[in-house]
Amino acid sequence: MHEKLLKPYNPNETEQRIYKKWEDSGYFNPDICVAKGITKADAPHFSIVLPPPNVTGRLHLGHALEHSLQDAVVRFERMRGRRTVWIPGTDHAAIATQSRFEKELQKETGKSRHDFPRDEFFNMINEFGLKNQKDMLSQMRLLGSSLDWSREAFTLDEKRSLAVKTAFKKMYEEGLIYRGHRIVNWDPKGQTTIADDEIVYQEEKTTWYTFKYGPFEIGTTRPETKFGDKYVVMHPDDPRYSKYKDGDTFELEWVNGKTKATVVKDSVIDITTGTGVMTITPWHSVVDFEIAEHHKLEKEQIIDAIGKMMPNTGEFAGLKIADARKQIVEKLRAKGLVVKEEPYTHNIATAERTGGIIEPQIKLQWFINVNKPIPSKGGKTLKELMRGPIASRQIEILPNHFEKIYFNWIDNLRDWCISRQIVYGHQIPVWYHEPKCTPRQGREEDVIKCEQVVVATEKPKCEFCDAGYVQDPDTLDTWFSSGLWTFSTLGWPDQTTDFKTYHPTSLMNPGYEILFFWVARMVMMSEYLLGDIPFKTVYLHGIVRDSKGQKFSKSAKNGIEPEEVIKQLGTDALRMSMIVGIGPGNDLNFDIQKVKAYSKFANKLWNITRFVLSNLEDFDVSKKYELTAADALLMDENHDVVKKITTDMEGYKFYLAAENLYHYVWHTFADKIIEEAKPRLGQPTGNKDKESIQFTLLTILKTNLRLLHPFMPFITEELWGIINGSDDVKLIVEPWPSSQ
RNA sequence: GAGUCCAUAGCUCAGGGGUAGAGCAUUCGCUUCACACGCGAAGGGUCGAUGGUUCAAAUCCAUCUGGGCUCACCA
Repeated sequence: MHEKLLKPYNPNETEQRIYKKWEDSGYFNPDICVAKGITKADAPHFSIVLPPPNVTGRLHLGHALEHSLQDAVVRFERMRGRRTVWIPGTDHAAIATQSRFEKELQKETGKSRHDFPRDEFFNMINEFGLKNQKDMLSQMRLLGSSLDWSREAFTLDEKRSLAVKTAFKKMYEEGLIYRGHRIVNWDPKGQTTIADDEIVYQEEKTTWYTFKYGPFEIGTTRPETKFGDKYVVMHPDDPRYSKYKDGDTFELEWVNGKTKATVVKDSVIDITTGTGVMTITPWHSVVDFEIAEHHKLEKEQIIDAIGKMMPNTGEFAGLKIADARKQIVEKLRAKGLVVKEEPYTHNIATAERTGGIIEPQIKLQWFINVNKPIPSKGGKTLKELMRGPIASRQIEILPNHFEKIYFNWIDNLRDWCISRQIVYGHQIPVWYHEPKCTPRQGREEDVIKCEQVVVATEKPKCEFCDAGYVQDPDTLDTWFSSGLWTFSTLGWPDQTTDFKTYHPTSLMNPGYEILFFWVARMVMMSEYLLGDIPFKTVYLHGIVRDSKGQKFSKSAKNGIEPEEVIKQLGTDALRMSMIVGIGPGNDLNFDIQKVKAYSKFANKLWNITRFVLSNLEDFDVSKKYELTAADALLMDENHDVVKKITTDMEGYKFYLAAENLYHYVWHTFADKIIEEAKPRLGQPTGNKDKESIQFTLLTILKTNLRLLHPFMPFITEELWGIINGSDDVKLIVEPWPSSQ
């Protein structure tokens, strides 16, 4: 009897020791597996790139869920002989990291970004990110993840930066990236543009004002924007206003005196809302902007970048929005132009990261055109490139119904604003000639050839003068670099062996909440840049909530640290609790009771092994034994389990495989097979019936340790070593039981 | 408002045209020499409502009710 088995199982000591051995063995790296003859060089590949966690803090239970799933499939594929790689990495997460850092900086020193030069500030944020990164990488080891550390990547490291610049340049040159004045979501608090999907809507109780506007009555919740409104818009089919024609003008008394207004007819107007008439403020409303663009109307800025009234608002200049609103209503009331004031509830847009109220603004920004036919793609648009491989099932999304949600999103997609006015991130690789080109002697003729704007991966030099180029100060939306993740991690734009061997990747395992942010963009980038899919299967996981179904949040103080759980009950138990019973796309209500149940299972497994080994002391493992008919039947049943588990694993039904294994090991193997074996084991040494059951027990135990390894890697590896009397880690590369 | 998913035991959820399943929880009995982190047993559901298809519906279809999620928008 092995001395370790005399003591209860100690997950903490075991897990740390085993992980170190795995890492030292090199088995996480497929090249080493091939070199050692464990994996055939020409074996089919299986590759996953880890969804890179943001370097904003530490790993939480959601990451534990992600790692449990991915490590299970990676270990399964490695054991069944695939050339398997799982690439680790982290995401610089631009706005998220910068705003987290700024908050801490403000709290600790009272300083803001304006107190530092750009480079210095960038470095400060980067240091903060890298410190978090270090913690996160060691947490990943704690989770037992068999990641190939030799291939670790960061979305902001040198190789990934080259990928970003290369991608940008290609898209720019093909006219897919453009700079333009467009209405954007401006966050006055964060002083940056944010993407549509970074907006959070919040309910607000406000007042619905009805004003007299010439012969019309208009409704609004935002009187302060109504200043320069000189277009009044109504539906062309609205019978109430049929006597007014498109283009009619009229004089009226308005906020700052007499003004002239023009009638515009547009069918986007909802006849049933308010009076069916509205005035438009194109500079500060997406809908209004689109109407103005459509009818080629003038646009005027009313509110500045920090949320105050512009000089052209006369006496209201410099007022904050809320104050201006009150005073303007006062003034209109005095003029007798206020018809009605009613309470009204609506949703206002706020910035997810800073909480600032979004003020739409027209800004010069960089965009990706999703509707432009691309010559090199047979005239397809980026939208179509995103849609194609999902529609054709070249990429399968699990659960399938998310495909419909994905299509619905794509159909409503607008051009993607990719510039951000923050320092942390990939600076846009566009260079402006500054100041104007003053050519050197004798080159005067050439100046017309001088490029004023250059898109390049390196800082360009002007051929004709001594002036330099200045880089665009904006940085890219973090999802731009994330979109390249499946191949930037494999060495692209270089045509590396890794890239050729492992792309397209086999599986992607993100949370469903980033299906659009990320999955869609990976499909877009990969289809556009490589003409290939980024992955074959997307297995979406849900959100981890607390046991009552509440989201984890700082304010609710219901956060649970994965490390605490691991310390208390072990990684294997945590991993099982994250897998059993959780189908793809399902949220998980985390309950420590469930983890406890699987820690008991670990103990059960430990004791099963102890029992079996203690009954094998007079048994020669090297000999071949003849099985009784009953035992042959037990072996067949176990083989059925192998078949079922294998099928479930292949179909990404980990939640069923793990549960079935648990059930078989405990309630069939332990409760029935072992219990019924007891009298037979009491027979004398060498008895044929005893030998048959000894052989059967050992074989079933070893088979099930292999089956359980993907889910509970530590304890199974430890027991495998004990059974085989070896201190080496071997189970991780042991062949998966044959299901033939 | 549009899209989408869900409604099954106290809780969390699998399953899915032919006598209702798991885990946890509950109750009772057991210190039986692998394991009390255990063993044995028990209770508990007309599978959201109504209608339809069918020999047969929890399962398929329709409608409804309630809830979740995503997107859009409220001028």
